[in-house]
Amino acid sequence: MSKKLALLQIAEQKVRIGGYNNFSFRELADEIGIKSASVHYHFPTKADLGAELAKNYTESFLESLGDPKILHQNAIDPVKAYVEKFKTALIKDQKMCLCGLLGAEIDGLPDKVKTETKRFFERNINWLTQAHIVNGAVNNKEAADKAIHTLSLLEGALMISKTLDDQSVFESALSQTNAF
Amino acid sequence: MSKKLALLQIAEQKVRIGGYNNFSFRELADEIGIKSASVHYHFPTKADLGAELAKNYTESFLESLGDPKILHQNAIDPVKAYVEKFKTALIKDQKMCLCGLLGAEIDGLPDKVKTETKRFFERNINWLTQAHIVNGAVNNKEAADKAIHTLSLLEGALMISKTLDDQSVFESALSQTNAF
DNA sequence: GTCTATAATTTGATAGAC
DNA sequence: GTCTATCAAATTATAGAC
Repeated sequence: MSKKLALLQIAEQKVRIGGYNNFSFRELADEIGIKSASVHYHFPTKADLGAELAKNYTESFLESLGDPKILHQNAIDPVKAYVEKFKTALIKDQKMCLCGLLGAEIDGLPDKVKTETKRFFERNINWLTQAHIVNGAVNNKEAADKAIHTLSLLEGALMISKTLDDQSVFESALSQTNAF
Repeated sequence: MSKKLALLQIAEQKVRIGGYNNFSFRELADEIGIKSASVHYHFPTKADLGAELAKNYTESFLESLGDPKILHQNAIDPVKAYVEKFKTALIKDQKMCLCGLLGAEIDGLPDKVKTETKRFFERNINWLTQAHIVNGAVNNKEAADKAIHTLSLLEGALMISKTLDDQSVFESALSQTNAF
């Protein structure tokens, strides 16, 4: 694995714990055995690193899900598959959604990072809209509303479940929706 | 207003923008015209200030709502009243819920702040459970589940709506729930 | 790609005077 | 309650050698 990728992976863990300010170039450098000045070779500024982090997270997140239409053709409920990704964050990773955390502190972020964080939500709402369409939403407006509902509920439930350190909170939140 | 209170109010604004790391004692001191050393007289450490911030926020939030039973007796839907508080954060304050942001970065917070942040969610879930009971939930378990659902949806919708800088996102998220 | 060296700034915190 | 003075540490970033 390239050192650049290693730096991004360590940064992701730290940001998913405490936000954009929860990592420094020196910490990242120490963990892979280089000097902080060398990190600047890979990422000119911290904002560049943050933006690339959010962009990679978004792409890897959506790529691992695949196309909602294809999932549906393979008899997989795409919305349920999406919910499972958040359960993984809660139970296996025991971490927030990277962009859920960055979104919460959006007005405190450098512009580059802000832009990529917004893009995460635009692209995820789009994905979930397609998912609700193949799941039989009565029209595109309802599908889009259901997409926003689904994503809001998942981000909120993940945050509260993690905060209270209680996985059943996540289940309770989802038990009361009829959107999926 | 006491200087201590003024410090807390300025800190609240900053934390609601960028999280716990988004304020320093010097910044707070500058804004009310004292020196950073004097801030330590009111709050020995930054964690003390953060904990008091979260505690005050919780108490003032719930106090401004009142008792769900009393609201119901006065023909006010307590859940709808609760939703309005989040709309105020989104539209008037244009800020995140303080504890929504602190909850997202819970594992990066000092213990004192963590404890008070958890308490916000415990007390708000309790309040909303009472609200769903007076609104006719079939039993206490359903009321508690609806409470968690309501709070998750509101925190998530607030975060995404703010991130995308689009109030209609908040409305869309809420349009797809049958819990209130 | 990585290093040394260094700069400029910020940060949380303390000691002790007033 | 607030100040001056001070500290040790951390942070982002750059210049220039290897």
